[in-house]
Amino acid sequence: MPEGHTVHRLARRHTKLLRGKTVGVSSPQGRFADAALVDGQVFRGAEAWGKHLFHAYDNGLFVHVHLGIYGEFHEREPGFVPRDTTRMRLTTDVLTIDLIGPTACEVVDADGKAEVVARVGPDPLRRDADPEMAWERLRRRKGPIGPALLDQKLFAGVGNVFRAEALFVHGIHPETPIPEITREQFDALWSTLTRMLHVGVKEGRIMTVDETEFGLTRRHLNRDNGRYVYRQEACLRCGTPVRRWDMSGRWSYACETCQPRKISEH
DNA sequence: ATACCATGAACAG
DNA sequence: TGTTCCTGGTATC
Repeated sequence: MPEGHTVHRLARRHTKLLRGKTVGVSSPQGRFADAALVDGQVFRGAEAWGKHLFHAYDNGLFVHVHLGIYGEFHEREPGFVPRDTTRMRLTTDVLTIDLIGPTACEVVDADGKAEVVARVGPDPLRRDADPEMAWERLRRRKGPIGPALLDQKLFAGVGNVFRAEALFVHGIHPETPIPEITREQFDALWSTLTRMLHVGVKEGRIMTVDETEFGLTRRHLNRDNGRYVYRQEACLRCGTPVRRWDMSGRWSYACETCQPRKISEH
């Protein structure tokens, strides 16, 4: 399930498996006819920008993939019969990788890649990320902070889970108007998102809860109890029922005890 | 067999 | 703001 950490893991994995190898690229489903443009080329490496993945080939072309909500890569045994939904298949002598259900799977040249990269903003997982750009863009945005955290021009790679959990960690209500967000709160959010994304890359799953807060060990945290508010019935910290509501077409989650709408006047 | 749901985003108006 | 697309697992009839 893809937020930015998943895509960065894939970039790392695909580079490890395929770099320097001649790769067969095909589209069993038939909806990626441009596969022929890179079929049989040497794989140069993979790179992630937020939720966007690029496969670089020796002829200067790239395959740009965006997984959307449903997209997945599967490593298969050689000879595995592809599902009829397999958009792209990569094959070497010893390896088969299938791509299912992406929002985007297209061949681009260097200019096309640059266009995509220009559409996304700073990615906390990248060393070259510039949080000042995110801060400036946030200042110019109107509306509440919640939807801003899903804006890929501000926080590339952040999705709904990281949004809900990071806002919780800093006690910020998702409906807080952007002008009320202080520089200190922005810095804290950026820092926390960066940490959560890195943990996600390392662990291969989203882990947002500080287990020491509850005297738990990491293995006690699972899908059901391992989040503060995202898809929780009750707040993991205080037990208040979690409020879930639609914000600009996406579910938003908050504990309105731990994330009060207004900071109390000391 | 059908409905619903999900860690996303482009596009129309 | 609403609509559409992408897929597959689970729930429901």
